[in-house]
Amino acid sequence: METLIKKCPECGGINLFFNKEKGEVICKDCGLVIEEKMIDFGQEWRDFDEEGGESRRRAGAPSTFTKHDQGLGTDVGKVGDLYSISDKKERNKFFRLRKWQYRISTAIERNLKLALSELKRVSSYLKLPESVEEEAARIYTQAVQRGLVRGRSIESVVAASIYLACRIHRIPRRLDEIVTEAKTNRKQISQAVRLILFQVKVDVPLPSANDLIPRLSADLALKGRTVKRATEIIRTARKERVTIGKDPGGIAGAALYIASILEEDRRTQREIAEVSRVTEVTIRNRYKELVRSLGISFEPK
DNA sequence: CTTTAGACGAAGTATTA
DNA sequence: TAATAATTCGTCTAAAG
Repeated sequence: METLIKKCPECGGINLFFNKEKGEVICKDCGLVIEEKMIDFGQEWRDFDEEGGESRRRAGAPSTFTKHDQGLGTDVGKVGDLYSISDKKERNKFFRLRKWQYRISTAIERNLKLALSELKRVSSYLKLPESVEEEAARIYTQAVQRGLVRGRSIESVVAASIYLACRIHRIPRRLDEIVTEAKTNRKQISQAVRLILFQVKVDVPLPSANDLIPRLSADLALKGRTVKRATEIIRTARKERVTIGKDPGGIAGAALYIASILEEDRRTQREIAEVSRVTEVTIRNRYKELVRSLGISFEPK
């Protein structure tokens, strides 16, 4: 699915991944898109602002998420069809319905236009790959259609959409990183995250320690074997169910610590704690826990 | 002097009543 | 809203290297 290619021109990281589905080469360390749009299966979000009128409906939610009664593209009959209805009252009723639908959908589109420019702004600051930006736009659209933005700031829902999109695409971005770019506070954003998680779609993978490994190990300049070892440790740890409810950063850091000792590529707890954004204490607790529950022996010192 | 281990309470979070 | 349970953090002490 994902294959290693070369070096990142931006940060020099070696963790480049080719995402066939999106046709992109992404640096997992800094999130930079090196090559993009080799193939494009995505929805046409990019030209949203330039396009007008009916043609926008092309950019509706992908069919997998679309419910026939909730999409923007739902019409109350065509104008031509209405004239074939003989009853005058019935006909007027349909016209009224069309009118309402027009009002609702233009309101949504106005909101969307505003939101998407904010989305573009934030995601470019964060150097997020386009696939994530598109995902965020999809999520936001769903949120608007379900009226989740009412009573909330557009910015907070946009930020939440971006955060969730990052998680879906397994690109490690902490909520704080998004908070610094967004124009709202953390509380509002996490509220919106919860709301979307609950109301909109649910296919958001839990944050996994494995996703952090590339970024962290690049910062630590670890050997390939060490990285691989750490990945294996996390895999078995997850199988043993000892990772649930724990900070992924702590798990990832602990796995890297163990791996670095096992592969004679040693780093101190302090070094690892720094890049993992957890404290040495947490690294210690997690790694003790892992050693115990996975039965890892510590001969080579 | 540096790294690691472990204990304690404080602080923020999620769940429940 | 308040109480609870689990988790991480900061700090301190101590041992090992």
